[in-house]
Amino acid sequence: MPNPPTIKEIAKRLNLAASTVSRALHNHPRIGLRTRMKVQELARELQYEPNQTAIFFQQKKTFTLGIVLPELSEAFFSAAISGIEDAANKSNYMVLLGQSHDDTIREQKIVEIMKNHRVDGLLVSLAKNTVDYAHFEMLRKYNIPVVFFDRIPNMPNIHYVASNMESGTIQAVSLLLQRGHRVIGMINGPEKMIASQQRTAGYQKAMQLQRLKYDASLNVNADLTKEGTRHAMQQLLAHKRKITAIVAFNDYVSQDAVQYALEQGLEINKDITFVSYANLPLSSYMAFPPLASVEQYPYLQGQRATEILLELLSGKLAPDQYQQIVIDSRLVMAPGR
Amino acid sequence: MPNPPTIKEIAKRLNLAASTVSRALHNHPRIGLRTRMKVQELARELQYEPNQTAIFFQQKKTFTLGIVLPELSEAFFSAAISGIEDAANKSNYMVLLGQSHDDTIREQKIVEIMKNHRVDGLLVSLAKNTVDYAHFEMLRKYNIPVVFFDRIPNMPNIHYVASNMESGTIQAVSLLLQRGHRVIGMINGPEKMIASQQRTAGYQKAMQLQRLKYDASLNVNADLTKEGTRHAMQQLLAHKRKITAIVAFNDYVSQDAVQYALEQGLEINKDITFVSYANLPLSSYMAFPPLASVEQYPYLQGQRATEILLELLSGKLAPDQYQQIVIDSRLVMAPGR
DNA sequence: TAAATTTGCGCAACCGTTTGTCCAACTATT
DNA sequence: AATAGTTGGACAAACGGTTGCGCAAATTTA
Repeated sequence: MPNPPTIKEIAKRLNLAASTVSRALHNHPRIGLRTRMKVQELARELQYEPNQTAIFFQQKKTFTLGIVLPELSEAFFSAAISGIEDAANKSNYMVLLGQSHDDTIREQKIVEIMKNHRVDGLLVSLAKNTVDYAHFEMLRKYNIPVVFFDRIPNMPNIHYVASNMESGTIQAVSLLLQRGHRVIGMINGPEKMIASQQRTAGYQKAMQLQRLKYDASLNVNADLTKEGTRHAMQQLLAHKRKITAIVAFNDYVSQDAVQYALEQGLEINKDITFVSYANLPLSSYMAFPPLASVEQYPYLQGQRATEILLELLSGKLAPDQYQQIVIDSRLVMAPGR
Repeated sequence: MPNPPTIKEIAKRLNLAASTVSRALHNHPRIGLRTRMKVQELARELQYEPNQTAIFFQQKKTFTLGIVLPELSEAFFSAAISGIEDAANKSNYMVLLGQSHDDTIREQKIVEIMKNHRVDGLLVSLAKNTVDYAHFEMLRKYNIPVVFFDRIPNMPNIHYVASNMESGTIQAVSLLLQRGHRVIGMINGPEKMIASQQRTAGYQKAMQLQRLKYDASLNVNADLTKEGTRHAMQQLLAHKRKITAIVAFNDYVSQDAVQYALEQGLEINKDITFVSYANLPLSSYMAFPPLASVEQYPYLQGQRATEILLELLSGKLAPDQYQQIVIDSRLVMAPGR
């Protein structure tokens, strides 16, 4: 078989018009039962498969979703993409992939290429330094809907799905309080990050719930590097009040902090207890996993974002019904604790 | 702008034929410089972008590569896909994604959908229980080239890129021997897996190189579950010869084994030393990382596989010049060891 | 200056499918 | 039996771009 059979082929063999064959294959009521059967039988026999590229062209639709995100190999994103792919497949959409490597230029280029490939819609998690959103604004002109997830732009009138760190943080700090910890340190991220602010807010609210005083000196900002974490630990361990528990910005930070604590001769879960935020799918594989982790549900985020995009595409959702979904993070106990 | 400008638009505005515009945009020499300039200027002005779906249809080519693999969220695959995506983008190809979740039925379905989407070629890493290759044989009829990577089928006349665990294992065992270890345990995978056999072969050859005797009872097969690993550890630690080092099947197994050893009161890197195979990008974040890891270069595998596929597509490589690339694994020391 | 080339562009077909419209042949109504 | 209504299918255009061929005008060659 040099080239696959076409509708015209079938039409010729049965002395029918191409249009008739097309309708017969779609069970159009205007086509008689007899011819319908004949057509479908021959189609099966020839293993006819519609040429999707022709259909895409004709329908101006590709049943393809573009995904733009910083880095595939980060656990968070690969989980998210997994959710996206599953949701898309359920509706027979395919998924076109592009990673920005956290570079705005690459991000713009990918968006451009995807636009030319005529993806029906886009799912985007921003490169960390993207501040100019022209390449996304441009998509409006082409009526290509975009749903952002996790890393969302500071921009009005957009659809997005993101997680709120506050709720999980409240739970985390509350857990520690409940277990008797009174002096709780927090290794937070850069001050300007929304995610850091949410963690701080969560910490404060948890204290407030127990009518305890929030001590800002226990909450230190770090830069998420190993050195930054060690420095923060040093600061916390030197605090005039004796810290017995630490909320770490994420599992990477947590591990660095644990290591430092071990070096200082502290016993984990006895002298000092850690709670973290799950970036990794394998905290269960760590030698000293945190007592509990705040889960951000990347798979779910991807899935919800995709569902919204699909509803936008099917018309179930009007383009200006802006969906802004915030998924609450939640504390998850380490197995066996 | 309801719909993007087309070639016909430009033609009409300039009183030219569509064919002339098309050629002008492609810098066809038969078109005069003056008209060429005029066309290109107007095109720029209107922000003309060729409709790729039309081109795909016309050229019977989509500049799209399909990727089928078991699980995106596994570190190995997300690194591989990263390599694939980078290589593809370099040649202006896009990447269409599908995960089988290690289910053969899903794998077949994905291949079918990708065929209908007219991907130009496929990159595949098999679901672990796929034994029937009909869905791949079928692709030959449609002249859709396939390059397998990592998990390759047992099938003649295919292109593939895979890694050989033997070389890295030789290096791993040799390192331990050189450091004075004489009784080295191995927690291997299921006996029937090629990857397990390669590890065994590597172990044997390393011993042979030092004219030492290989003791099969030190090499135990496990099923890669946590329980299996604990059982294997139990077996090894009860060995009549005192084991001072262990080669673990992968980082997951390694962590479970470390945990068991700690429970038994052993001191890591003193009483017992571990060497592993890197599945995780973060052994540096483990509290007790292995002394060294055998690297399998997933990014490189993905990249090489993609390059081969692209050469196949560009005709640089004939379809029957079967490429069977084996990338040697290599021992990498943990930082600071 | 006539013939031969070259230059510059238009015409038309084509890729495979869908869909609006038209038409012939039946069938039913009175 | 003449008219109206229904049924089943054909025709053709359209989606946007590419490409082989033809043809006139401009240029070169003899």
